[in-house]
Amino acid sequence: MRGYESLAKSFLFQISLSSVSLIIMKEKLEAQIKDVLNTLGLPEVSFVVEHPADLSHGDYSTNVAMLAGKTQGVNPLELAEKIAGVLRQNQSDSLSQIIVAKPGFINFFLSNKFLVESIGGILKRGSKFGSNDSLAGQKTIVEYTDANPFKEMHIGHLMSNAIGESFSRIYKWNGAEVRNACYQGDKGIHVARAVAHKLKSGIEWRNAQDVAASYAEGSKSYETEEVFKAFVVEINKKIYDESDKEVNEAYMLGRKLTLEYFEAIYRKLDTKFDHYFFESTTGEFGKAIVHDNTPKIFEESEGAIVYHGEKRDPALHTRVFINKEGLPTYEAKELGLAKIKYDIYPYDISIVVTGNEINEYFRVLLRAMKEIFPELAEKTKHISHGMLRLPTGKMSSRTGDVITAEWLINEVKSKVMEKLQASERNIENKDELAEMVAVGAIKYSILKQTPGRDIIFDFDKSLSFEGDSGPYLQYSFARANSVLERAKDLEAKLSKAGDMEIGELHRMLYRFPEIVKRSLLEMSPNMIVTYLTEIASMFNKFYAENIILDEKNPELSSQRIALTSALARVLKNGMDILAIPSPLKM
RNA sequence: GCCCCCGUAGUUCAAUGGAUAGAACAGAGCUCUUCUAAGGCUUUGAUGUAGGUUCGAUUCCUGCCGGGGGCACCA
Repeated sequence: MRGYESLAKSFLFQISLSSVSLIIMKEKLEAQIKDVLNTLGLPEVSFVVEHPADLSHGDYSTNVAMLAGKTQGVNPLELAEKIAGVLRQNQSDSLSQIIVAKPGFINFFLSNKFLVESIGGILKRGSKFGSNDSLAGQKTIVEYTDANPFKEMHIGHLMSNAIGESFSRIYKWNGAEVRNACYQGDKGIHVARAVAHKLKSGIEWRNAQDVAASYAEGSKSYETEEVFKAFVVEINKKIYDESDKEVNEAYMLGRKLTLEYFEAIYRKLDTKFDHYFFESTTGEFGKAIVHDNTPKIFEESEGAIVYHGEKRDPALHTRVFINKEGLPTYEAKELGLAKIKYDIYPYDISIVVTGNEINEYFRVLLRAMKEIFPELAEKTKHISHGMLRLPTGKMSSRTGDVITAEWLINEVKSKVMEKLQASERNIENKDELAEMVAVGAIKYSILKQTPGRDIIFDFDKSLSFEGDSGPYLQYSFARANSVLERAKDLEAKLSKAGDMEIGELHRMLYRFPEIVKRSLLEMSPNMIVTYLTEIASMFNKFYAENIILDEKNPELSSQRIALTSALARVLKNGMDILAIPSPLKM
């Protein structure tokens, strides 16, 4: 089964874990440096403790002397020596040396004792390694994906989903209580187009694709045929007032088919929503809120009710909240949604993931919310993802030039299948594996870059199975696991850990908890992606250069097995945060 | 015109104001009689432009050039 888990136990058996500290080393050092500043009577400066890019500069490094030296008018190099001197007096056995370098850096080298124990610590913490409780008790709600019934789920939704899902998990790993929410436009003119097309053409809806096709056809006719357009308006009214049996039935059927279809895709993406919010309810609610605050906050203008953002902040502009038909716009709905969410789940943090084309709207919206529900506005964070552009240009739903989520997953899956069929490896369920690899490849390509930026989506390049890619992580994990699987037979031969061989992997694996924290602070899942890719690469190099299972050298083997086991653990936990599937074999 | 976001190797992306700007793909050349070659090794190659702040700038500020988005009833 899970080789790396059973081995974790046997390894733990052998080394004493007297003091495997769960406190992150970085924070320890920061606290110590602050103390030294006090001791030396130096003012507080906003120094950093970071990992030097080059391991030869140490495991940690601080710029404190250069900053403090400047405010004091002292030579930074001399000050660094002075600070380092005090630090050395209380040097714990976690550190082997503290060295002062060039302009005034103080570099810290971790001791072998610390590094060896960190491996044990990883195995001991297991599936919890990397998590922390810094957000304990914080109720968090994350809204993402937001696919609309009656329409296709396209690759834009896939982006929102990948990013939102990872944020949801990042919050969880940092101790927050998290609920996932999905917001859906279940009523409106787009729905009426689909229903009108069905009624006009008499077409049968057997599945979500049929419904989406009606939407596409209905949209075309809506723009070209006046008669049809009038029909859509009529249907739209009937959908709202539920006065027509035939319309009701078609509406309910279309809604059911698409929502069920979405759920099937969410399962593939490993997403579970706790709450579903629908435009039909948020709209009414938002409208009432806007009316309650007119003319105090909102103003009537040309028959509509608007918010004059530019009067508050020159970077903002005027937006319509209720149009002249008396219908709430996106802004009013979102306002209502914020309150509805809070009433259901009194959150401390509310994350809303959307495409970046609505960034400007959201800023205005948040400014308005600040006047009505200041405490909610304070808690709301908008995270936007970029757009997925094709090398040839933009996607357009009008021309039918959309790439659907399902099509993309299947397309990638079939490519993976080709590779699997060609390989001689013995895999039981190739179809299941192919899907895991496909989903991993897609998610990786979205999460590897800073959220908010566009992705130029080149099919061959964006979804390569080589180099920096989802399959690379998965392959490394499967490979490690394969070694550990074989290592089971060696278990009995393991002896006490002697002098450890320490490599770059040892110097990287203990950092994972820091990465989890930073990915939250900087709102960047891509930091986890980069880190995992780095350690996977180190492992593959280690694997190529060393024989892990060497019967002639059981002592060394035991160390390497422990290291491999810890690597597998960190890869697994990291992929879990990203919601990238981690097959044991591939 | 005004407001936001963004310009890093040929390409796609990294880099909490720090040390020699990292990867991957593409190109050239190696590597399975050892545990998974979806791997590993070697090699070419980049901060749009002009200033400023700083001990130190891809990062902060200003101008310019280039790309994207937004600027009243679609989300």
